[in-house]
This record gives sequence, structure tokens and C-alpha cells, in this order.
Amino acid sequence: MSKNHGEAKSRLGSMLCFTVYSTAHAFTRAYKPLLDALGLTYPQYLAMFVLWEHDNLSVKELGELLRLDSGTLTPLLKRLEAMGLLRRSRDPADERSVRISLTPAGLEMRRKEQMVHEGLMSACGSNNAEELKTLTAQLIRVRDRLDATAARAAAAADETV
Amino acid sequence: MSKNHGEAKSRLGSMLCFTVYSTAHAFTRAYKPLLDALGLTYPQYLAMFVLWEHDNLSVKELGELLRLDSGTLTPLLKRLEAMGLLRRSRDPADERSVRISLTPAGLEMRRKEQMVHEGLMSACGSNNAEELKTLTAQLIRVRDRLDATAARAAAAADETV
DNA sequence: GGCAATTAGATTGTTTACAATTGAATTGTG
DNA sequence: CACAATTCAATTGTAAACAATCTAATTGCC
Repeated sequence: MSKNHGEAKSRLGSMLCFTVYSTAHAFTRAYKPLLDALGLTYPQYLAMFVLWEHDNLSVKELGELLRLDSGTLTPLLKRLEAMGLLRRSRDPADERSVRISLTPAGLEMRRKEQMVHEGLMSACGSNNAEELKTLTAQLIRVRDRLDATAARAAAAADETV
Repeated sequence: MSKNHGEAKSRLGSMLCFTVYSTAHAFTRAYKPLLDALGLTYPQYLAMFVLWEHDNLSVKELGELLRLDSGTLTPLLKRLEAMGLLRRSRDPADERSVRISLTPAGLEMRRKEQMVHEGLMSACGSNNAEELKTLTAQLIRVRDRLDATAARAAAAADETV
């Protein structure tokens, strides 16, 4: 029944880093058929998801929420703009920053999105919501610890300059 | 102390899919300074890790273990070959498949790798190994459920053809 | 044996990700 | 005010990831 990925043969299968890595890919693959109906990729969907909740964010603010930098976001947002879902315009109060505002089409998409959101929930097993909540909280702790490690490494590298 | 990513403001922060997505990125960022010493990227490290355990795999077998296809692996393996860490050669018994064999330099790297492996363990908090094991097992269940969903979707798409 | 179907990799094109750099705007400090 | 330092976004270059397609080799079946 279940495909044999031969992980029993490798220590890889028991390592958290690889499990997170491969689960992330499994998520994007599982979401793809649902997102195709919207014409969005998974990262594009995440960006739209944030904007549906908080319109008019700057690129920096959006990047903090998504944990992505401008090198990733600028081209992604340009694609969403080309699709007519949002507009990018310099903030008159601070010409350095760019504000993202949804167009009517971008706002409109939120209605169709409900289906995707629910499909995703059931895909990862919404039956025991409590377990998922614990799992998410534990992963967040790991992620924060990793971020702290990376920040320490960056600070140490700074000192040697 | 901890950086404010503003996630309290968004439902995104509580969604498992985004947590997995952002934790995967946090892993690669945290590993980067360690892997720089080896001159490897994180996916390249994963490939080497498997090959240290099972030399002489075919691209297909390696892809099953890593859950990656030839479109990703072929260029990655070519880079590792260009670095002199492995060789790719057609299997004489079946010219369709390509076998990956480590060079002396590729085998040699395994010794330096121990440092990386231990650094990674401590980065994600090896203190409570039991919790990490449970966390990994739960994630694997989620991943398998997602794979099953994707497989069902693919089968359904097939039927409509 | 002969030919259709399958399999394994490679290739092409698109989209992330991110480091490093650049350029323009703003802030801080003297 | 002047000018150094900082901030924000964009750009450039490299490396994944994957769908779709292609080619060559093998298997199945008659």
C-alpha cells in the first residue's frame, strides 16, 4: 500500500532535519492540485493569505511574516501584480518602502480560497486537531532555536571582521 | 530577545504547513555556516550523507531515499562530480541506469562530516532526544498522509483522461 | 524475432530561495 | 546644515525543485 521509500535502510529517515525538509516538499505537492484552480504556487498562496488578513503591508513587513527577504519577494510580488491580484507602490511617507495593496480581483479570490484552506486541513489530518496544535508548537520551538543559532553564528562572524 | 516576526497578527503562525515550510528554511540557514566548511549546500550534504551509508546507488534509488526526481538530482550530482566527490557511470548490466560511486575525496569527507552532524544535533536541541523522536514520528505520519493525498489526486486526474 | 509499452536519466522552462551588491531615501550625529 | 550610517527594495548570480518532454534502453507480449 504505502510506497517504500527505503528509509529503513538509512539513518536519514530518522533525522528531524530531513523529515522537515521532505514534509515541506510533500505539502507543496499535496497543495498543488488545489492551488492550480487558483493559478497560484504555494509561496504565492502564502503571500496572498497574509495580504487577505493585512492589506497594505510593506515588502519588509510581509517578509517578516513570511520569513523571506526582498530577493525572494520582489519577483514573486511582481508576478502577482502581473496577474492583476495586487499593486506595488512606493509609500509617499517614506519613498524607500513599497506598499502592497490588493486589487478587487485579489480580494475576490479570497472567496474561492476557502475551499483550498479546508482541503489542506483535511489533507494533513484535521481529525485530531489537538495533536496538530502540539506538533506545530514543538516545531516552532525548534525553528526558534535554529534561528537563534544562526543569529549567534552571524554575530560571531561579525566579530572576526 | 527573540525577534518579533509578527506572527501573532496572522493565522499563518499557527498553521502547520507554514511552520514546516519556515522550519525547513531555518534548518538550511542554520546548517549553512557548518556546511560552508565542507563546501556543500544542504541538499548536496543530504545526498552525500546517503552515499556514505550506501555507495553505488543508482540515481533512481538515491531519488527514492531523498524523495527527489532526476530533474533535481541530475544537476546536483553533476556538481558533486565536478567537485571530485563522486563519479557517475552507466550501469553495464542496464544501460538505462546511472550508478553513483564515491571517489576517495568523497569518502574522505565523511571524517570531517562528523563535526557537522553533531553541530546540527545540538542546534535543534539534542537535550531532550525523546521529544525530538516523537516529533519526527508525528511529522512522518503527516508527510505520509500528504503523499497519499497527492497520489489519490494523481489517480483521479488519470481517470479523467 | 518484432514491436508496443515501460523505465531511467537528461533536458528545458518556470519558480523559489538566498547571498552579495547596488541605489535611493532617511536618520543620526557632529 | 553636512555627511556618515542605516534602511528598504531591487538586482545579479547560483542552486534547488519540479512539471513536461525527450531519448535511449529494456521488458512484455504476440
